[in-house]
Amino acid sequence: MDETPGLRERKKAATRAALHEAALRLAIDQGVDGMTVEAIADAANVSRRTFSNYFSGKEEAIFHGDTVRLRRMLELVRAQPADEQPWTVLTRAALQLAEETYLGNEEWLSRRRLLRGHPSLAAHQVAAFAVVERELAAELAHRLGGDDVALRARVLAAIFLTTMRVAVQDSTEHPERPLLDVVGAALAAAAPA
Amino acid sequence: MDETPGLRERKKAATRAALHEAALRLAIDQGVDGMTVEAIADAANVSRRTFSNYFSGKEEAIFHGDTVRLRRMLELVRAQPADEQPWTVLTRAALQLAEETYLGNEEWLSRRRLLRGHPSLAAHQVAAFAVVERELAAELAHRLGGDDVALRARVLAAIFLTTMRVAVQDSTEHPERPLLDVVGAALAAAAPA
DNA sequence: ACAAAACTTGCCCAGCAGGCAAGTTTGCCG
DNA sequence: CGGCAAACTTGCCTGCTGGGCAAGTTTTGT
Repeated sequence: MDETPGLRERKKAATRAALHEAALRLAIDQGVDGMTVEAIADAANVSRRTFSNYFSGKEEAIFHGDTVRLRRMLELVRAQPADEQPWTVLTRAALQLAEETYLGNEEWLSRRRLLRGHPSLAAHQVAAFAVVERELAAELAHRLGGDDVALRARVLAAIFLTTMRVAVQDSTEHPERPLLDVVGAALAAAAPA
Repeated sequence: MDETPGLRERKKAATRAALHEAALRLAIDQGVDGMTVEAIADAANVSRRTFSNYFSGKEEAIFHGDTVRLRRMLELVRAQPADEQPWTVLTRAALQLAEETYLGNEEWLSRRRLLRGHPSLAAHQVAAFAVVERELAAELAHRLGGDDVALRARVLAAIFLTTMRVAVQDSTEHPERPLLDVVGAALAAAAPA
């Protein structure tokens, strides 16, 4: 694979990340409704119009982190052997991701906590998780046999993603419990027959 | 219980229903982006400002039907004996609701099909389903024993709702297969261990 | 009958998404 | 290296949107 995806791509990624960072920071200390898109763009040294080229709204910018992590999760799933049980594959990917996320960014959960409870955010987070649903389902379909593969793959993908979401949400509400623990318990409760 | 919930409440329900109807109809033949909130309000003989008193946006108006059905589902769950297995309770409620919905409104699926594929709608539908998640979790918590009741109840509620959503979405994409059939298969694939 | 509470409406405003076109940066190939 | 094409940024602009406010209307309880 290409080590450097080209200057253009690197710049885009940097801008996107800067906007995400700014959105998160401003949301935390001015409130989601209290901040304007213009403020986010300014904080990232970019025009308001450019913000719109990257995200379709402030909430999308806020949850860009989740989007990235979910794509990473897709990779982790794809990287696993084709002959494993699907739920095993998903569980491994989830636990590894939880570990990476937590190690790479210890303050992650605490920053999230500051955003908790805002009504419209929950809806957007749910949407962020749903975006990868079809891709994950396609990947799982390869790993399933029997009847109704398409439907069963989709159900499995949806269940898994929703479980991850609940685990993360629950984790922000119970800071004392380690993330890995919550993810593990949630996955155990969700495991299909 | 009160047979007539009062004139005021009846009028409100009628207005809400009229707005929902209008939103659905206009969305189908002008496209979701092609219609304005004002047009919906006009079609329901109500001011644009009043629309905002009922719904926070057009998508919410479009999915009001789903919201109503999900509340009905909560009732169906609550009405069942407390000593049943939670997943059995949910399955029964889902199948009964699918039947009611289909019988009461045969054109339901075909109307939905006309809206399929619009990107932003999917997100709002997911959100509509997530709204009742906490209420359903609270109801299920009563019916669970063991450790971690709160988390497990939440996971169960989320899994169930997401499965229903997938069943409905899949159904709009495969019109030839009976709704009950799809719901049944989806629930079977989702049943926890 | 009448007062309080709830609802509707018009008016208003700041914020927002996204089309368009001119200017700038990057990628690519001879 | 030169230079063209594609991609990206920016400013400008427009119509739509959510929601605060206050005046007018309808429903309710007594």
